[in-house]
Amino acid sequence: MPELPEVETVRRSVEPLVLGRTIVAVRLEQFFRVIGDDTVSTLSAKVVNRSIVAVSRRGKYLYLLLDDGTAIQIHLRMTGRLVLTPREEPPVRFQHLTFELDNGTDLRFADQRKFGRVLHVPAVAMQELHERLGPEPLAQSFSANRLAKRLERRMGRLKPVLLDQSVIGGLGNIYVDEALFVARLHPCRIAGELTPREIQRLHRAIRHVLRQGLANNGTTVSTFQDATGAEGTNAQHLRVYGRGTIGLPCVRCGRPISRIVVGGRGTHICLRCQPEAPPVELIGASPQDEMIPFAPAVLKKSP
DNA sequence: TGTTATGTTGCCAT
DNA sequence: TATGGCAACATAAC
Repeated sequence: MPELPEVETVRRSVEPLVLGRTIVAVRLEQFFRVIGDDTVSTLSAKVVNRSIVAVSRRGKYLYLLLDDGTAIQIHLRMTGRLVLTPREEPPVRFQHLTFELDNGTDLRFADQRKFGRVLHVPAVAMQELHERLGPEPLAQSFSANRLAKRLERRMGRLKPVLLDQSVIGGLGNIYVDEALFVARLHPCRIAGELTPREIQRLHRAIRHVLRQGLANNGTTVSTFQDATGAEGTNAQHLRVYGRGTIGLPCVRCGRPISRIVVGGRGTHICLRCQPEAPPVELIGASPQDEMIPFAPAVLKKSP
């Protein structure tokens, strides 16, 4: 669920509904550890009567910035959800924490698998996180050159390296599979052994699949919704993710997509379009350099 | 009914 | 330091 496009979709849906609002109460419901080492009283002491001055995102982390310079840091992990509803609405399933706002609405955090966290943090913690995470892949400053530097001398396989949040901030399992397919790279290639041309393809592919996910309000595989309950529509545009399990045809060559395990993660690839061996170095352009076209991702539905 | 997989990250061992 | 494996948890699907 929540990779960069999904978290950004949540941010955009939350922001207009909480900006300028003041937190008037905190309620802790099912899973107490959702707020880390705080208790409901220590957390309340820090956030009640504070107002929300901004909603920001870094990688897959969300921040509600408060008027005293501190912040509420939210990570959705696998199944976390933010829900904004009128106070009188009954609790949603797996609801663990509620911030009551001064206009009669609740900002609620729900999480089926209890991996997500909502932590009150000082400004310095935000700074530390910012320094620990890799660059934002959609930022203008994220160039192919910058990507090349991040991959330089890495001896691990490409997919786990791209999932490492200290290499790039915000990529997860779905968008890595999608980007590797578009760039025609096998997930088991050694990250530090890509040619400059391959890095350029990968850079374009990463930005393309993330932008597309964002344009479709995220990928809803099973549970993802934004804060208003809307689901993303990007699932219908996925090229490989989820298609390997049932061997659906590659949108490019028609061969069945395969599902393998790389770094303990389910991985979806086209064995023909994403060759395992690095290309023979050639002078000038070669068919190997072709990127899989962005457009024909959606297969025609059979009548 | 038991086994396996699931979008993430942090901790531990090598 | 870099890399790989697994646990944290609840549920659905096979």
